[in-house]
Amino acid sequence: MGEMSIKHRLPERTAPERARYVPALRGNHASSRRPVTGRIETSGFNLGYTLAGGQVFRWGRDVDGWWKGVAYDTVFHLRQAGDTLLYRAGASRVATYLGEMPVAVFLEWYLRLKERPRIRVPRTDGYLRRARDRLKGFRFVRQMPFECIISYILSVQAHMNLTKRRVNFLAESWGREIEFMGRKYCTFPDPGALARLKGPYFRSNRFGWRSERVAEAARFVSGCAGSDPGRLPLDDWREIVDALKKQAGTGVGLKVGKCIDLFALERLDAVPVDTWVLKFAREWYHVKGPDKKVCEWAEARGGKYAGYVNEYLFAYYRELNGPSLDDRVISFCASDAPSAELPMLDEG
DNA sequence: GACCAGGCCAGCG
DNA sequence: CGCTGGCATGGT
Repeated sequence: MGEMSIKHRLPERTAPERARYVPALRGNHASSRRPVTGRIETSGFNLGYTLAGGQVFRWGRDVDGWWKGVAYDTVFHLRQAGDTLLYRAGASRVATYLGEMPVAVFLEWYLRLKERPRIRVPRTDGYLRRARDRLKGFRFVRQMPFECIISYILSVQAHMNLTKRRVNFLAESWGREIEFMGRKYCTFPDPGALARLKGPYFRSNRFGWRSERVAEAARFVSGCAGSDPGRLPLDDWREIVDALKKQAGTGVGLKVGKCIDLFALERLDAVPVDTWVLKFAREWYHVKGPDKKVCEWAEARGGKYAGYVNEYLFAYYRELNGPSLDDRVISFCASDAPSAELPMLDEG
């Protein structure tokens, strides 16, 4: 079994290109100290649904029951026991595009713990009612804009698992190492770091035809974002992404653009239309046509929380018709056990 | 060994 | 505009 998983890993980074880039230290210098631990009381929140929903690529469920991941250059271990969210963090403060926050405040913001997405469910729509009830407690995570941009460009026509591997490959190759509880993690690289890489680099690492697009997008964003992209305000990110959408060749079309809007730019009315959305739109609602038309239909119908409406239906349809998502992250979780056999949440 | 995957894009009508 | 194929790679 061990040899099997090795075979499926991406090749190691090529040494010469690595040597040219030395990541600048930013933010959390305190991360080498002991973990910052605590607990947060929540209500109506479900950590498992939130982190396994398929939005994020750098979180995984480990055999010890903890969700482990890196967000905003900080390592987190999270688990939910009833309505209590337990955390261990690599720093006491976390830098975001809104400024620095104490870790508990950050988690409340990142996971939208206080958000109550109230969607309108037509009395006649049994699918939506069941879908919403099925995913109670799910929240969209506030992803780091640049990480989100690159991740979703890489996600095009690729399974989640492969996308996770590619995203983590970039982090391990070009991010900054963080040690946390005896284990190495990596931050997601800055635009400047990826902007130095060209198409052939990604080609040689088997990114396929996403290669030129990632390179082009990173170069474009790096050119806009300036010297301190970590603190660029949200409005600037919105401008950058809107410009990116108009720039052909960056891999940001309708679907990827909507993913970034929804997952990183606070546009909860955005609906990414993928193959699954096309299917349930056709089968359940008799809406056909090109992606653009289905997107307009879904956004008009869902209103300001159209993104949540879509996510509920997406998850429900996939649960009925598609393969289940693997919620591990290979690089964080050593076990080769199928994720279905990993311990789930500590309820009660 | 087909066939498809959380699309995008250039090249056509 | 809207439609179609080609695109690299890995999984089933």
